[in-house]
Amino acid sequence: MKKELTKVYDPKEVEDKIYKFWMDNNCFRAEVDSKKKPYTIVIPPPNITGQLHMGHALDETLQDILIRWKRMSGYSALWLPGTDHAAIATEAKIVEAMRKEGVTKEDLGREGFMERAWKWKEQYGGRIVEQLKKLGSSCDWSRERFTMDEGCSKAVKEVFVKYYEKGLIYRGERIVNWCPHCKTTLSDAEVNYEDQAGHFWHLRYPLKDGSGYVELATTRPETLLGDTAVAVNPNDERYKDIVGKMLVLPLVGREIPVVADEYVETDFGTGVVKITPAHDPNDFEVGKRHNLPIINVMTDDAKITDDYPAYAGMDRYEARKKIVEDLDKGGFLVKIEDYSHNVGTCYRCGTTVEPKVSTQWFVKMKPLAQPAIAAVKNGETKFVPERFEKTYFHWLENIRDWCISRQIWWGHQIPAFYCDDCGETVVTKESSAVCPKCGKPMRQDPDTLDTWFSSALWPFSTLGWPDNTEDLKYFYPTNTLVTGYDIIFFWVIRMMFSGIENMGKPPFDTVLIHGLVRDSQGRKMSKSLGNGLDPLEVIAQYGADALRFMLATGNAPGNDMRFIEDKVKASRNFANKLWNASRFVLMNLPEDFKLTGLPENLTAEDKWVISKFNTLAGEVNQNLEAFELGVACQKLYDFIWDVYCDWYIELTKPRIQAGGETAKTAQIVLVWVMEGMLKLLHPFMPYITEEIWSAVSDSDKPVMLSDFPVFDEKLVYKKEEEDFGKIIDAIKAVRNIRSEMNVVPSVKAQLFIETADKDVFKAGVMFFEKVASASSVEIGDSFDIPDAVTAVTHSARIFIPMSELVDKEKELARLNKEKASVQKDINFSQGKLNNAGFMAKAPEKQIEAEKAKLAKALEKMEKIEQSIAAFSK
RNA sequence: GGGAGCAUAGCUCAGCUGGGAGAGCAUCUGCCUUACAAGCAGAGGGUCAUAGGUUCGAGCCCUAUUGUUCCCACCA
Repeated sequence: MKKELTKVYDPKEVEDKIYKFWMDNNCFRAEVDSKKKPYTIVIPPPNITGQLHMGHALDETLQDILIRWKRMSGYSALWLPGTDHAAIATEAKIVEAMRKEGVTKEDLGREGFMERAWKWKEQYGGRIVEQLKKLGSSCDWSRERFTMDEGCSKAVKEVFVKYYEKGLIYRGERIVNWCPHCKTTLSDAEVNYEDQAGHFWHLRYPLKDGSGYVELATTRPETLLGDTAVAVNPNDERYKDIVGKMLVLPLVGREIPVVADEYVETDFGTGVVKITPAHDPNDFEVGKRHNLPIINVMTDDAKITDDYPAYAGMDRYEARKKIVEDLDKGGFLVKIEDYSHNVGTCYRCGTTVEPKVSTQWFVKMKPLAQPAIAAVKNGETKFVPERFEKTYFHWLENIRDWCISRQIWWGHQIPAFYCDDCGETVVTKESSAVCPKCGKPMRQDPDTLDTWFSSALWPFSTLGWPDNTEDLKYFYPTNTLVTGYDIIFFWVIRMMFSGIENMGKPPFDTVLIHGLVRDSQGRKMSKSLGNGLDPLEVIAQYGADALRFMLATGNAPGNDMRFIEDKVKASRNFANKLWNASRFVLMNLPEDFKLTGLPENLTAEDKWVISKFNTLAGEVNQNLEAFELGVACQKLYDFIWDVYCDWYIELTKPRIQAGGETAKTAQIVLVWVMEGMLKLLHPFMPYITEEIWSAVSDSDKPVMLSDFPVFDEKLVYKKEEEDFGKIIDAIKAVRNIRSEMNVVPSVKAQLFIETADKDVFKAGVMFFEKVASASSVEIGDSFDIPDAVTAVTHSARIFIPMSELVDKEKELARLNKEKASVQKDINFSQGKLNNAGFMAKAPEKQIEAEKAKLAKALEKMEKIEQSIAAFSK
C-alpha cells in the first residue's frame, strides 16, 4: 500500500496533478451548511488586463493559508474569486491594440467597440485566473465572478438608483481631475502627486485706469487666458487700495477685477494670485465665492480652444512657451525663477492632470464616511496591523465627494437618462426610459462608472445581492480581507461604506494589510525598471510551495519585504527535507502498516516528540489566530527540521534496527507525527503535503480536508520532555567535546555516565551509541577514570577516556572556561533572587523559573568542580 | 506642512501582551553516518541607531535626537 517516493522532490511532477485532483474532487467548494460556521474571504479581484506579479503572489498566499486553515478547522470556508474589468486600464489596452490595426473607437462606434472589448475579455480575462491556480489557490471557482457580469451589473444599478434617490449621488458642475491622454476624469485617489522642477513666472497685469501694474507670479502662464480675476488677501495693507479696481488681462485684453480673499497668503510670492476658476481647484473655490465667470480655455486633449486664435490648437506646453514669449515682448514679464512644485499626474499613464470644470456625477461622501469611521472606531472592523487605522481615518475624515463618471465606454454605463427636448433627467434600473414630461424616448448618459464603484460592492454583489440569496445570508459579512496598504484608499474604504450603507453591516471583521514585495535591492518592482520577477518562473524553478513559504516566512504584517532568491532556495530545501523525511518513514514501514492510534508503550523520546508536536499545534493555531503567519512558518520549520528530522528520526534508527515492539512503536509515532506535521504545514505548502499524505496516510480524505491539529491536554508529557532533554543535553555535550578535539565520528569511544538519573540515562544508551559515537556506555553513581575528558551537564558527568588525545592543560583550561561561564549564570540568578524588588514584584512563575535555573546551574557547577579536582590530581 | 514605518550578527530579516537576543544565507572546523551534500555534527560573530526616562527587570513602553523609506496635503 505504501508507494515509493523519488529521491528528490520535483514540484513539476506533482503540482498540476494535485491541483487537478482537488478540482476533480470538488475540494474547494464551500456549501451553505447550518452545522458549520462560515468563514469567508473575497479575493481582491485582479484586473483582467493583469499578469500575475509578486504582489498577487503574496496576497493570494496569505489568503490561501487562512482559508485552508479555516477549512481544516471545521468552517465552511469560502474563498470567492473573480476579476475586475479595470475600466480605464482595459480600455487603454484595447484602444492600443486597435491603433495598431489603424482602427479607432469612433470607427467601431459604441456597440462595435463593446463587442470587441468583450471578445478581448473572453480571450485574455482568464489568463490571470489560470495563473492564480498555479499558486495552489483554493478558491471556489464554481462561484467565480466578474465585476461586469450580470449580477454585479444589477448590483451597480441598484446602488446607483438607491443613492440617487437618497440624494447620495448627484450631478453637478465641479472642477475635476482630467487626464488629457486618457480623456477622462479621475477620482482624487487616482491622481499621484510628484515633485517636478518648473518655473515661477513673475508677471505684471496693468491697472485699467493706467495707474500702474500689479505684479504676480504663476507656475502655469498658459492659464492666463482663462483668468477672470486677481486676488489679494483682505488684510494685506499693500494692496488695500486696488481691491475692487479693474485690470486689463495681458494678451487677451479682458477686464478683470481685483478681489480680496482669505485664501491668498500675504507672505508668499508677491501676495497676489491670478484666478483661473476653470483650471485650478483653489481658483474655482475663489471664483465661486466672488461670482466670477468660468472660462475654459482648453480642449479635452489639453489644447487651447479656438477662442484664442493666436494659440488655438497648441498643446498646453507649446502655448505656455508662446505665451511667455508674447508676454515678454509686451513687457509683461518681470522675471523667471526656478521653482519646484507638486504636480498631479494620472495614476495610469503619468500624464499631468489638467484640472477642469465640467458636469459630472458625484457620490456625496460625508454621510457615507461617518458610519465607516464609526465601524472601525467601535471595533466592528479591525485592521491588522492596527496602525493602518490612522491612514483610514485620516482619509475618510478629509474625504471629498467622489467623482464617479468616466468618459470611456468599457464599464457600467451610468443608468441616467436625459430628455433632449425638455432637459428632464430620469435615473432608473431599466435599460431605457421615456420622458415623463414629453413622452419621448430618452438618451442614456454616455459615461461609465469609475471601476471602483463596482469593486466597492464586491463583498455582497458576488454573494447575490440585491437578491437575498442563501449565500448572502450565510457568508455575509465576510471575515478577512487581505490586501496591500496601497489600495486602502481605492478599495477598502469604498467597500466599507458600501457594505454598511447597503447591507447594514461592514463587509468584513478584519482587514489584513501586507506590504509590497520589493526586489533584492529594496526597489519597487516595476515594468519600467525591468526588475519585476515573474512568480510563474519562480514556481517553475523552485515550486509553488517554496515560493509560498518564502513569501509567508519572516514577513510581518504591513511591512514591505524583499524578494531574495536564496530565501526561496531555503524554502525549497525545506520542502525537500520534509520529502526525504517522509521517504525515510515510508521505507521503514512494514507492508501491512496501518496507523490506528498511539500505543500504550511509548518511550521517553516518543513522548518527548509528541509533547513537542502538541505544543507546536497549539502555537500554530494561536499564531494564525493573531495573523502572525510568518511566526507560524518559523515554528513549523524549526519543528520539522530540528525536532523531527535531526533528532527524532535519528533516535528511531537504532530502535528500528533492533526490531520488535520498540520498532513497532517507533513506526507508529513516526507516522503519527508525520501526519500531524503534514496537516499543520498544509495551509502553507499545500502541494507537497498532499503528495506525501497520499503516500503515507490511510485516510480516504485528502489532507486539505483533514482536521487541523489543535492543542490536546492529553498529549502533554512534561516529565518525559524534561527527562529526554537531559539525554539530549548530554549528547550535545559529548558531540561538542569530540568536535573540539577533532575526533572524527568513525572513532568510537567508551562513555561512562555518572548521574543520579540512572534510569533516564539507561533508556538512552542506544542513542549515545548511535548519535554520540559511543562504543559502549556505562552508567553509575560515580566513576573515577583518570585522563578522561569530561562532558558536564547539570544532570550528568560523562567521562570520555581518550588518554592518547588528552592534553591535560588544555582540558583544564576548557573546564575552567566552562566553570566561569556557569559561574556567570549563577551570579546572574542569585543577583535576581537576592534583589528585594524582584522578589516582591516579579510574578511567582518568574521567580520559580529563576530558582530552577539556579538549581541547575549549581548542580552543573558542582560537577565541573569535581572534574577539575579529579583532573588536577 | 501633517502622518506613518524602519534602524537587531557580514547580508536579508523574525522577535507575540517587557523576564538572560533568534533564523536563513555567508564565514570557519570536521564528516559521503544506508531519508536527505538541496545533507549531518560543531564553532565564531550582536554596546538590539544615539541620549535620557519609566520599571525589580527594556530589543520591546515613554521622550528627544540622528539616519532612512513611504503616505497624505490646494501655497499660486
